[in-house]
Amino acid sequence: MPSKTEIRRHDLHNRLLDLGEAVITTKGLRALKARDLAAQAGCSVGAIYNVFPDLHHLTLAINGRTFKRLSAQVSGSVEPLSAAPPSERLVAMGLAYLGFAQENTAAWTALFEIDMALGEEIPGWYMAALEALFDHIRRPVAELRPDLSAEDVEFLVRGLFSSIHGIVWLGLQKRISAVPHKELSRMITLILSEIGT
Amino acid sequence: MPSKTEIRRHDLHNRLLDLGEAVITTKGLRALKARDLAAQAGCSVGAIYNVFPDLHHLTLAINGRTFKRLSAQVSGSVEPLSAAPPSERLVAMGLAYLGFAQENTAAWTALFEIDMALGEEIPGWYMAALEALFDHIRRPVAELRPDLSAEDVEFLVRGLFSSIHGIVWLGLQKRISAVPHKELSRMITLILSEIGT
DNA sequence: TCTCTATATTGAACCCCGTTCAAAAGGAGC
DNA sequence: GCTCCTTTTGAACGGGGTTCAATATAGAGA
Repeated sequence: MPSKTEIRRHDLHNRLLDLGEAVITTKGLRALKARDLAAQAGCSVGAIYNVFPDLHHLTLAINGRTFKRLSAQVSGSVEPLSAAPPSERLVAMGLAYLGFAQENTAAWTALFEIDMALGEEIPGWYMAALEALFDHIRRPVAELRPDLSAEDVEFLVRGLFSSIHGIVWLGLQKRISAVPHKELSRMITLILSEIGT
Repeated sequence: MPSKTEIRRHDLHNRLLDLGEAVITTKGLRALKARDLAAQAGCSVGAIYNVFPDLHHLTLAINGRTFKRLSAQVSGSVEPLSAAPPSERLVAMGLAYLGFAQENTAAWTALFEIDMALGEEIPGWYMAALEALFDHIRRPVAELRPDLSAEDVEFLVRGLFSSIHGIVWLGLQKRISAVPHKELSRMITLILSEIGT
């Protein structure tokens, strides 16, 4: 049976997650400020530190939510195509990743901008979330390239994910000047079409 | 004829560039502090702002130097191979990029970590430096894929650069756990070998 | 060489931010 | 209601980029 204190802490935990997620989703990681958060949540600055060890862990938790949404969207795009040829499924995965990143640029950017060096402990679910994405690449690649060793399939899978990620990342960065969706999807399609043809 | 003031400013400009470059090269972008820099350069904090509008512009100038070194290293690796088959030159370019990034991780990371959104003005040479790298990809790709339209060659070129970049970036990030050189070069080789075969 | 004034340099101070911790408030058992 | 222990609070700390009134200096003219 939860005590009053436990309920209050639990409520605040969720409130901070929701408010923080809204900030990161709309304004990006660097817009998340302890004082703003406290003001919005109607609590003191110190209260944040009763519920999370620091802002880093709050952003980690928010990134967890973002990863869930990303996984769901990619799975939702790829799974209906289970009967389609592998090359088509591969391209679908890449375009789904691009789509999520474009529709959720700030939150998606936060997934990779967060400074893991500071936190030291890389949460296991971070890697697990990436692995789940790899699965959507591994299956079509294994079908397309039966000639490759299991090890090389793995390298190709990770290389392809990194390729898709790199195209999207550089394409969405303001610093390199944003690239239109049509061009990015063409790049992804071209690269992924080279596999096993 | 330069006045005493001009000479002093010019000297300080170079000294700050050298000291800043040393910091970014060894400790990374986030280790660059105005007060430390002033102490090392033997000047006041304010003096930095007589020579650069802000630290952002100092890091831009340092990134300029890094880009020069990167270009030189990639060109130096690819140009001796001008007689080699295009696929070999393509792989050589990718591995040269990986090599530079691994030997100069902190400085190379700073090229892409710098916040362009804040500075607004993306220097023209930033894009030009990337274009120079694209050239080393464009030539072999054009030879390997004469079937593609000029436009698609361009998309494939940019896509391939982004792919190489993505593999190196994710591979060198501590956040995703660093990947050994051998594995990264295998990924790059596998991806680039898919082109035009 | 010695003013004198315009220009350049300085660094304490300002503001922002994450985080802390002594003090105040709140909860639970009697 | 009283006591004791736990939780919450928010002013204060430390660190960082940037500013600007005060100080120092350069260079021209006497």
